[in-house]
Amino acid sequence: MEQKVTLKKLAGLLNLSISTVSKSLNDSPEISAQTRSRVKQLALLNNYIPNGMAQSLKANKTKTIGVIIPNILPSFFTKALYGIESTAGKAGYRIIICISNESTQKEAESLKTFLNGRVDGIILSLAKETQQTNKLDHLNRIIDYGIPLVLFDRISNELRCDSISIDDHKIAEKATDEMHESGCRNIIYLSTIFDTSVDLQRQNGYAMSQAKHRAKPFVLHIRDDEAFEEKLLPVLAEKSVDGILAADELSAIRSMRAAIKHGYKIPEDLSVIGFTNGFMGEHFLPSLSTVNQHAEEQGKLAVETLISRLQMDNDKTLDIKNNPDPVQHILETLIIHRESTRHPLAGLSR
Amino acid sequence: MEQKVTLKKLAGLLNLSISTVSKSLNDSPEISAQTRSRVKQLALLNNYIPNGMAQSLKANKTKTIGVIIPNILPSFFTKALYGIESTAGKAGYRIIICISNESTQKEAESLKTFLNGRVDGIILSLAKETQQTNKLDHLNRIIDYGIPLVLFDRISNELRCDSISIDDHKIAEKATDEMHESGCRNIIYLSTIFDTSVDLQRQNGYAMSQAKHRAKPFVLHIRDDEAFEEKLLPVLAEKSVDGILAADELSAIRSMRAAIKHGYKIPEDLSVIGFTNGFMGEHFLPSLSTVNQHAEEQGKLAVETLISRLQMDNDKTLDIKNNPDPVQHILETLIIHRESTRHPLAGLSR
DNA sequence: CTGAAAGCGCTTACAG
DNA sequence: CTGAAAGCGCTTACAG
Repeated sequence: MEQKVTLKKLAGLLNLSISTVSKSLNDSPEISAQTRSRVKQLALLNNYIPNGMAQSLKANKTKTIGVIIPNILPSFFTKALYGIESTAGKAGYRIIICISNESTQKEAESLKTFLNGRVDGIILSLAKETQQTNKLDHLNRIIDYGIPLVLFDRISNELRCDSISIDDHKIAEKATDEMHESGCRNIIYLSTIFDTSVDLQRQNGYAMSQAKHRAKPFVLHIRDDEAFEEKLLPVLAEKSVDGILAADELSAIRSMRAAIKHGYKIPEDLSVIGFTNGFMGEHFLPSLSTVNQHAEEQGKLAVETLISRLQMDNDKTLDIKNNPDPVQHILETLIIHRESTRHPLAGLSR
Repeated sequence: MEQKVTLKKLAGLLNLSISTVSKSLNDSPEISAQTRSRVKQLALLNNYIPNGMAQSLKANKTKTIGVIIPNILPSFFTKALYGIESTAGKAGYRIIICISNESTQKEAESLKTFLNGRVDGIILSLAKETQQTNKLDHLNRIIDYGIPLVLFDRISNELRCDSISIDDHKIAEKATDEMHESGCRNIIYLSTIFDTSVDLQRQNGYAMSQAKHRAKPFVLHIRDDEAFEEKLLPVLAEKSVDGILAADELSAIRSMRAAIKHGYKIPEDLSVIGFTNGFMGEHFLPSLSTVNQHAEEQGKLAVETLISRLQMDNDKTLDIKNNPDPVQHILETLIIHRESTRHPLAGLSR
């Protein structure tokens, strides 16, 4: 490990002042073209790399975004993260990621470490616990503190900040409508992520469609620690279920798996629609009809929204108060029709 | 957004010097207990949060780890990332992540941004292109520069740094052996990640087992841009294939899907063993027998290895040269027997 | 026990 | 066109 090369060292080598070297490297017109190129050449030769910490300290910005997601394993979040990383990268931002594991405390801790000036802004999807308890103090603190915050997917209207989401209510209603129209009579709503905002929206959309079709809604919640099949199968039998709207990809797949193992034919006996468009649903047999949650797109938009907010902050350094109001981006979304439903109404299948 | 509170501001409020405030906050025994508590109280009251940038600049360490993975979507990397994040978090480290998208150039660029002093060390799994071309300059530069580097899964023996992996050769041989022992006669090796180190090892292990059983090896490579089924099905027919060792989870699943759709019974007509232990294989019908790649564990070990290396660097500030030699961690691994193979030899099934 | 000073590596008004 | 100086927010020898 050689001694790190700094401006000071270059200056010594060149018999110039640190200021001149710095300005040259930053292509300041103050400095003669000749000096500039002399400096740059030596810098290159010595593999000079500016110290980002020092630059950030001076500029009071870090060009990094803090990202907090509740869980990295579901493909929705994996894909969202991918969208975030690539969009941020292209804009010259790095991302620091924390996983809250659905815990408010971990969420608050991560947020706290972001307060020390290592990030310019924050992108977050709320932990399940946070949505259940609606404890938002730690988030309001961030907002008060003045660090731009963008929520995605699991959002809260009580927080005064930008947000990105899909219209879960509407698309769930549409998905349920479609199952009705394809002949399903007994459609249930199945969720393992209950008490999240998205779950509630989807459930309401489902209920709306059920009402419209004069069908009683039936909601089945299965906790992670419960035996999935043992909970699901009796319901399928007792309710003569012929349609399932599943709030997440994994439970859609597990439903199909359980049903098929017990003699159901999909989609003849049972239609299934899930959420998220991941590999698992795409490659299952039968492949899963699913709501496209636009994971990557949500991530991308979250970054763009955040960055434009950061630029606003730059412009009007002082009169903070007239920052434009928070924007709520709601993405249009579609159902991807595959093999787990009958009569695809739209053309798309695979 | 209120004015940020700094040591200077606290000092002003308390009528003390900045030094004293700093020392108090750091619980220096130099300072009287009374002053210390007075300072801390006020700091708390004012929500003082030390500026991490300034601290890092001073200490010349950032408590953050740079992570580069080739692709975030395969569950192996998702899980590895999870292991990295949680282990790092517990040890008080943050992680900055970059995705190389299997490209050497992107890998090199990301590495370069890590050189600016924002990370203390780096964890990386090599891009496919990097392994294909064996261009390692950008990595050697990091090593020369003195930033600790730990490779995992896709590693290279030509790089003088710590590494974490499983014994791909041995476990692939074992998986093939098991298929032979369960009665398979025509086992092929299928890969979509060819030219990676892990692929080569697995292929060699497979070939070894084939030789042992006096069977001709047959290797099928399918590129991402090729039609999977069209490439696979003729081979299955022509070679009377009754066993597939698939180098990754997705191609194992796609094989099963294609085979089942075309009338094969699994595992009666065709046994399949994959790599990685992800949701997709676990929940497919039939569930996939698979090599446990210990993704999370690899991530965890990578962090631990890196951190212990960082601590060494701390201790002997100067005599760098006698840093202990790189360590190669090779994790013991097992095959998880599920429904896609016959006669599970070990007990485990689900 | 407290404080003045130097310094981490930069940038940028301000002089000359 | 070049440089001395101040400052970003901290920590830590060193004086007193």
